[in-house]
Amino acid sequence: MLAHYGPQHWWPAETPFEVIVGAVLTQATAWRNVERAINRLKQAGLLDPERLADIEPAVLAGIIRPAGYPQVKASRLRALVGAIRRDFGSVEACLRFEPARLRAWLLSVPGIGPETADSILLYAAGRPYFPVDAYTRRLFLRYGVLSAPRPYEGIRRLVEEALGPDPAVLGEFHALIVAHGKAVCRKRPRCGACPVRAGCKFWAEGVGFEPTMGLSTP
DNA sequence: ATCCGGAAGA
DNA sequence: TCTTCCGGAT
Repeated sequence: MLAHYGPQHWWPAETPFEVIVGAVLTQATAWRNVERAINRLKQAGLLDPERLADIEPAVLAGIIRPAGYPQVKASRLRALVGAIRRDFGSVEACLRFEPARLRAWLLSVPGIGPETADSILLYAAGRPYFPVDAYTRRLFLRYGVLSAPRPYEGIRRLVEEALGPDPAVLGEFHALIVAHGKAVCRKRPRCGACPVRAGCKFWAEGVGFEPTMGLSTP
């Protein structure tokens, strides 16, 4: 995948705080829409923990609208920055916290689930945690890494044990899976364009036929 | 017109 | 386990 897609230079953010905001905004959302929302926050000068903590939730919702679920994400963002300030005083102090305990702390914040927590740990704190998303599950199931669905933690540890604890490696792999999942290994796979089909169980079984398994061709 | 996707709550 | 929250992609 690396050979085909090239380095992804993730996470595309200028500051750790921007990573944190992006991690929340990207929940159930394509990254390109998150970019719009982040840019709007920048324009408004709100990409700052202090300002974000003060802003009216309804106003915040209006600004981040392009990322979807504006009401939900506005309150999640505020809950997170509020909790960071309350428990650590600053984003920097938060991210320096011992990784395993930081993970547990993140999961205790309302609106932060395992994938969001691991994205923050990996891309903002530089800790060796692998975020397991929908693309990862789908790819692993099809490719044959997994023969049946497994719980989040199991998949995360599988990857962390296979790739080792280098955050750069874990981060690159996750980014490549996203690129691959969006472009090729979609819900309806484009196996004809797949750079890794040679090793893929789904393709080998002949299920991965190109055009369609029914009607309608794009 | 349908599909897509994290987290929470029922 | 199913539904809700949403805008944007297809």
